Parts: sequence; C-alpha cells; structure tokens
Amino acid sequence: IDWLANEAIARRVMALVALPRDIRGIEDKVDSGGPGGLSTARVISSKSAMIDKTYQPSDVEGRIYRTWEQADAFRAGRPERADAKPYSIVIPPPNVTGSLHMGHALNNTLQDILCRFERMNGKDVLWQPGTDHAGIATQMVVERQLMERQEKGRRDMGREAFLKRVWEWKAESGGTIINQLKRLGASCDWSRERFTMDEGLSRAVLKVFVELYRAGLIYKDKRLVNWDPKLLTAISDLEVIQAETKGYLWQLRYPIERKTFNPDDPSTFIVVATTRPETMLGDTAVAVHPDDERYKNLVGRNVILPLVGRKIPIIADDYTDPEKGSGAVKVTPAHDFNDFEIGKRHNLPQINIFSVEAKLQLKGNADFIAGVPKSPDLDATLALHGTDRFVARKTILRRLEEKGLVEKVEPQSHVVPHGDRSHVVIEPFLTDQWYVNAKELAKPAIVAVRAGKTRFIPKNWEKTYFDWMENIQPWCISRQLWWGHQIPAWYGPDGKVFVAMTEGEALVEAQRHYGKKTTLTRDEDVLDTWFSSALWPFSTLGWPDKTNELRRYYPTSTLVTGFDIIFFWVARMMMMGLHFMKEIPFDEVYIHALVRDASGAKMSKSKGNVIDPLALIDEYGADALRFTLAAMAAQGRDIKLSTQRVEGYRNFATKLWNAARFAEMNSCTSVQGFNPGSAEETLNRWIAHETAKAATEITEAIEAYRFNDAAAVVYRFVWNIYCDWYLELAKPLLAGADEASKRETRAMVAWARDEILKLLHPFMPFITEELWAITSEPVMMREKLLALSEWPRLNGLEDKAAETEIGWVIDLVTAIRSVRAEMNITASIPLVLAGASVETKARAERWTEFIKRLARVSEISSSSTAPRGSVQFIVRGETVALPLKGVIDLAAERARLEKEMQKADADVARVDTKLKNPNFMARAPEEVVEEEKEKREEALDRKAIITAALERLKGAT
RNA sequence: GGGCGCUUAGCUCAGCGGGAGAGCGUUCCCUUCACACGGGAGAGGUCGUAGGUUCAAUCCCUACAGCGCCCACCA
Repeated sequence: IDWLANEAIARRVMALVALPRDIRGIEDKVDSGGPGGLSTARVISSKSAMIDKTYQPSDVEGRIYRTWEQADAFRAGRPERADAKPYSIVIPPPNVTGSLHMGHALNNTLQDILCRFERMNGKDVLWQPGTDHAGIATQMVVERQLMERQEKGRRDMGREAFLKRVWEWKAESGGTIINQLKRLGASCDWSRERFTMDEGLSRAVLKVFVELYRAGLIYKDKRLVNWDPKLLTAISDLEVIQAETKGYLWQLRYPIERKTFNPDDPSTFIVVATTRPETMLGDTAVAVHPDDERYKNLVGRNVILPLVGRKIPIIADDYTDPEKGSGAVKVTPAHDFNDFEIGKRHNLPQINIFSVEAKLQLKGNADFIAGVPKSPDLDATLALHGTDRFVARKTILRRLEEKGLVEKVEPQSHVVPHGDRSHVVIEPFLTDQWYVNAKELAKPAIVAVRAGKTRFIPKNWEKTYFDWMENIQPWCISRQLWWGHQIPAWYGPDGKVFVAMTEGEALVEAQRHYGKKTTLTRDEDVLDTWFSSALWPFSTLGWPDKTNELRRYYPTSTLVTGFDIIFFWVARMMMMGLHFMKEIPFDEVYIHALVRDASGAKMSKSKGNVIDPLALIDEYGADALRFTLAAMAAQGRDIKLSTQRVEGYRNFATKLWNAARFAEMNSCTSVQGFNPGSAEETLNRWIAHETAKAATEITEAIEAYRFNDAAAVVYRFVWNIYCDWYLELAKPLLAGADEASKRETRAMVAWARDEILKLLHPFMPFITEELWAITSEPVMMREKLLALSEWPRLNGLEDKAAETEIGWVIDLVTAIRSVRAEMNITASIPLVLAGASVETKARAERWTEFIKRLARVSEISSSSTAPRGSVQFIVRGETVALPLKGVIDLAAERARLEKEMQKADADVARVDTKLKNPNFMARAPEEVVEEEKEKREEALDRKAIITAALERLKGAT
C-alpha cells in the first residue's frame, strides 16, 4: 500500500476494495502511531470515516489543521493576493500563562469566522496573532513554581536570575494557548506571531515611552495610588474592583485643644466617624461643613490627635456631608483619595503611616505593615512598627476605648476596593509613580468615535466608551514588578531623571547636564502590561519602522473583543494609535458578550462552574463548539452555554456528513464548469434558487456581525431545505431511468453540497475541509483547499416559478402526512384532487412519483368534487381529499373540521374589524389594506371548502 | 448615586409596528436501502405589570416590579 502516494487515488482504490469492517479496524490501529503527514493508513482512516455513519472529529481535526499549515493557507500577503484588498484583525493577545477558556473560544471563533469569510472573499487577510507577557500573572506563576520546587525565592535569586527563569518558563510553557487556538481552528498567520516582550515590540514600547515623556505626556508624580499590599505594587484604577464588605463604622472622640477631655461632656471633644480607625495616626485635620451650625464655632480651633498627641486643625470644607456620620470627618491626606484632595485645598501635611520597606524586610508573608513615623509625642507603648494593618487597627481601637475615646461602634457594610488579582484590600498609598496624561490623549480618541471613524457594534457601547474617556484619570503605568518592560529612566546622583532609549543615551544626556561623567541608576519599575498592549495594532506590524505591513494592514479592519476590556485595551489602543500613527487603529470594534454557565453565572474557577472548551472539543469536535458559540452570539446578550446545545450542533455536523455520504453513494460528484442556472429540472432549479437565497442571507448577516442569524440560516438551509426536501425529492430522479435528468441531478446535488461546504466553512472549518478533500476528484481543477476557495456570490438563480411549484409539493406532502398522523393511518392511501385547476392537475401529474413516495400515496386522481366520506383539507387554496370511508372515525373528522372552521371564522372576524374601521381604511398604507383584503378572501375560501366538506360528511353518515 | 441591559413556549434564546419563531426537552408514530447524533406528526405562549402614542403595539413612549452588568463611593 505504501507506494500509493497519491491521496486521492488511494481513496478511490480503498472505496473499490471496500474493506470489511474487521480489517478496517486493524488499519485504523496502524494509523494511531506516527506523526502527521499523508500516511496511507491515514487515508484509509479518512475513507473509513466516510464509510462509517458518523463523523469522528478527533480523527480529522489535527490532520486538517496540519494541511492548512503545510499549505501556508493563513499567511498574509500571499503573492497571488498582492492586488487583493487587505483585511486585518489583531488578536486580543491572550496571556502567555493562559489556557483556552470559553471567553477565548468565543472571541476567537468570531474572529476566525470573519477572517475565513474575508479570505474566501478574496481578500488578503492578516489575522495577527501573539501573546501578552502579562506582568503580574506570569510573575506569579513562576514564583509559585519556585515555591513548589522549593527553590530560592525571587528576591533571593535576584532580578537577573529570576527574569532568566521567567524566560525559560515562557519557552517551555508559553505556547500552550497557541496550540489550543489551533485546536479551535483559528486561522491566524502564525508565521507572524509576536510577543509583547519580544525585541521589536520592546523597542516600540521604549520609543513610545520616551516620546510621550518628551512631549510631557508621561510624567512622574507623587500622589496617592492604589497599592496592592500583597503584590507590593501600584496598580491602576481599572485593576481595582469594588466589593461590598461587612465592616464597622467607629465614631471617635477627638479632644479639643485647651479643654480637659471628659467623656461625659461633649463640649470637650469632637466626634469623627471612620471605617478605618488605624489611619488616625496620619490625620492632619478634622473637617466640618462650612454651614454646619453645630461646629461653626469650632472651625479654626485645634484638636489633639489621640495616642499621637499631635495638634491638628478643625477646618471647614464643602466635601464634608453634615448628614453622614457625625458631620465631622478626620482628614488623612496620605491614606484616602478624598482626603488627599482636601489636604491639597488646605495645604495640609501628608503623613504616611505605612512603610513598604518594613514589609520587604519581612520577605513578604504577612499583609501590609504599619510603620508609624517616629514622633516625640507618640504613645510609646503602642509599638505598632512592623505590624499588620488590621492588627494595628485592633490595637489602636483597644487603646482608644481604654481612654473613653470611642463614642460608638455600629456594623456597616460598605464598598471596599480590592486588587483584581490578589483579592486583598487595596491601600491608597503615597508614592512616586509614572503617569500618562490620559486626558490629553483621550481627546482625539473621543473625536474619532464621535465622527464615526471608528464604529462600535453594537453602537450602545459608544456611550460607555465616551463616559469613561470623558472622565478619564491619569493612568498610573509603573509597576513594582520585575517581569515587564523596565522603564527607560535613569537617575543621577541628585535624583535628576534622564529618559532615553538606552543607557548610553541617558549617560550622554547626564554628562551634558552635569558637565562631567556620572554614574546613573536605572528606575527599577516596569510598565503596566496594558501599556504594551495599547501599541499592539501597530507594534505587531513593525512600528517604529515604516514597514510594508504597516502601510498595508493599518488601520486594521475589525477588532473583536469583550466589553470587559473596552477601558483596559480598546480605549488605550485608540489613544496610542491616534497619537503615534495619526490614524485610528481599527475601523470597527465588534463587542461580544460574556460566556456564562447554563444558569447564567459567570464562569469562575472558584465556583467550579467552568466549562472547558477543550473538553467540549474532545467530546463533540471543534466545529460543534464553534457553531454553538456563533449561533448564540446574538448582539447585546450574554451567552449561557449548555452542552446540550453543543451536542445538537454535533448532530448537525453528522447530518451534513451523511448528506455528503448520500451524495457519494449516488455518484453525485462535482462537475467542473457546471452552471446551476442551466438546470432544466424544476427541482434542480429550485435548489439553485434556495442556495442563492441562503448564500445572500448568510453573507449579509456575517457582514453585519449577526453571527447568530448567519448560523441559523445555514443550519436551516442544510437541514430543512437541502436534506429534508431536496435530497428526498431528488431520490426518484437519481433512481430513475432518464439519464439526462439523472446526470443533471447528480451534478446539482454535488454543486449544492459544495456551496454548502463553502457557506459553512467559516463556522465549521474542519468537517467542511475534510469533506471538500474527500469529494475532490483528482481530475478536477478546483481550489485544493476549501479555506482558499471562493465564497458563493450567486446571482441570476432566482426562480419564482420553481419556488411556487416545489412549494406546492412540499405543502401537499406535509398536509397529507399531517392528516395521516392525526388519523393514525399507516397504510398507503389514494389521493383525490377535488375541483383542481388545470395547472394543479398538471403539477400533480409531474410530481406523482414524488408525492407517492414522500406521502405514501397509492394513486392520485382528480374529480370535480371530493368523494363522500373523505377527509378534506386545503393546499394553496384548493381542496385535497383522502377517500377514507370506513377507515376514518367520522366523528373525529367532524371535530377536526369544526376546529378548522372556528379558526377560519376567527380569521374572518379579525380581518373584518380592521376593514370595517374607517380609520384603518383611511390611514393604513394601501398595500396593508390590500393584504388584509386578500387574507379575508383566503379565509372565506377556506370556510367554503370546510362547509362543503362538512356537508359531504353528513351525507356519508 | 450615575449609566447600560434583560423580562417572549417547560429550559436556553431569536424576532422588535400590520396574522407569535428556533434549538433542546416533551407526546405520538416510524429500525423505509444517507443519517436513531435519524425520519414524520403534534402539544405547549393573555410576548413582566399598568398607562400612553398609533388605524394597528410583543415591538415605540412613560411609570412600576423583578433580575443582571458597568462606573462612582472605606465618614
């Protein structure tokens, strides 16, 4: 068998040999070894799958994907498409640490549908793949690994050694998600895969940083940041999640200066309310509302801060709400965002009561540390230095209580900021950090969307985008991590900062500044991961070099992403793209929903309700999963995924498989140059018409990002039109004696099947590609890969007459079946057309054989009236009778007719009320009035026929 | 507190100004030669509630109720 190198020949031979099942089993086992390639055993395996009744995705998908890769099918800029229009999408880069979850599966399925669709439309498609270095996540993974292997910790091994370890980890495990994307069928141009920390992208990051710094759009500032006490780094506002938490509200008594504190005399103290008593160590004022009569006389006086002994002023500030708490609030500028602002307004000192250094000394096991600055007045017995913040809280409260300084405590639930990764309570912390002036960069990004240059789909997300962009805050971009792009800033001995692309350049600048050679120390911090992601649409195309790719594929065509990263990513790409490219990064942004579990809960590891897409692929195939996601991706609603649904679409794949199998068994092979418009058989003209109609609808739906509509149309077309009716109706022709008609029908069955494969390919790439290969004849000059074949644009196949004719057959068969089922008749029965028109009689003549077969009718005749005692019904306005005297239950038939009559009466009544309404007649559009009149006529006809049928039934009894 | 969205058949969801749709489930019939991961036929809904606009409202507007999400808020 080995010398049967040609796959197609091998297939044909194997089909002729028709191996018995047991032998095939042995061959399949041979196949289970060895890597890919077209081993003969594999060919047999594929053939045997064709012969088997069900399609086995796991046998096929890997091989098909390798075929695509070997053919370089997904490569952008294929020479033969040099003149084609470009179409580009950048993948939302998954974390290198990631593994494929449902969100990825949905996101990438939709992108793949678009890319495959556009590729088949002849465009030069670039789907730019890559991964994100994911600063915190990756660093955490490697640190955990070190711990598990009981190796030295990060700090012990030092920065350089640690980073080396991370790179090693990346080389080893960083490709996981890429392979998983391949299993999903993603048609990315893998030859262009990028990583946010590879050389090129890192250069882009440095350049952006330096240029923004020089433009004054990046600056260093000492202000409050969200500090993550577990990860020991600043994080941005977006990385903070607000969580409803149960806590307490404490009301504390602050003694007023020059009064002797007496717990029973309210005039000797002022009560302040707080949920964070430990921060009182850093209080620098007490604020009341300027109009608050209770405190008016106290403004300008001082209180003595308990435990600390510091004298702090009582100030008046509008921020204070007299309704809340006691109406007086402690002000801690170094530990609260609002207080920070109050402090600035009143020029208050900022006293930082925490120290990172203390925490670092402890090698990071406990939580945050209170490092109270030494103060001569400080209650020496407190001994808080080096204490966890929540322990410090308890200590402080105990001491305050002892002194009668706690007025009251009440439970209260409030919203507390938590780190989105560490899940610990965030501390507002006063440090030096790097910021991007987002407000400035946001301006053109807002204008671009307002002007419709970039469009969001669905459009309502634009509002979200505007709301955020218009209130955007400075973006804190520095992170106290090691894994990431180290900030290109160097400091001189006096702390002066030099920002440059390289240390060499910084040194030159420093020398110019100081007038002599100096040593510089580099800023230790790295940049927020999203900083490099923001450059993704142009950094991946080679920027800052002026590459051909940049010219050709920027701006990208579409961005497909979830709403949860509009702020993190989309908005920032808009800002950076417009600033550095002077051009929007993408024309359209398609925002898709979240994937939830079957009961609507967000999937999360902790809840244990995560559905693993890979497990679904294993069980049902990638195609079934993809189709499910596409079918459920209606705009504006979350997807509740259930495996039942996936199973249903697996069945759909099997249905398609069997339809193709039917075609093969009936020798329906693709005919080169076949023109469906030239078909003579009405049935064939009909399926051509239906195929064209489906193709148009699918095309329009994909172009409008209505993936669910596209999926619904293709599903219905394949199953309910092609399989249920066309193939069934084609059977007599295929088995008939008319060679010309047989030949035409064979060609048409194959043609429609091929069009189906194309239309379905973006949704179900594997099975369609496999069937394409199986059905490719070696002599045929068709595109070798379905993925590179041409998308159906079918014009001139409309055929109203065929639609009417086949429609009549379908209606007739359906009606007969319905009566049979209702009357419980299994035997073959005769059919009488009562008072049928010449046209109908001719039709019946033409379709006799088909009707007999599909409706199990013994013979068809016509007469002027229905025979007595027959069951009668209406098909397209004419009476059809089944003479079943003696077979049917006359009472039941009368009941059925009476029910029909009731319905007809109701229809007439409903239409009549409209037609008798002068307002309707006067104001409704003419065509609507006409429609109503027609409905009335139709209902009256029905009534007449039913009346006649009831009469005849009477006669029969 | 500000904003967005949802409420349609038992379940999951389409539809969104002129006679209620799909998938799954369910009931009945069918191992007929592509397919039981199948074929055929049914049952099942006052389209959240109350008003309004309109000749006409599941669809548009308003209010209300319930559910969900985003943003802001550690007095």
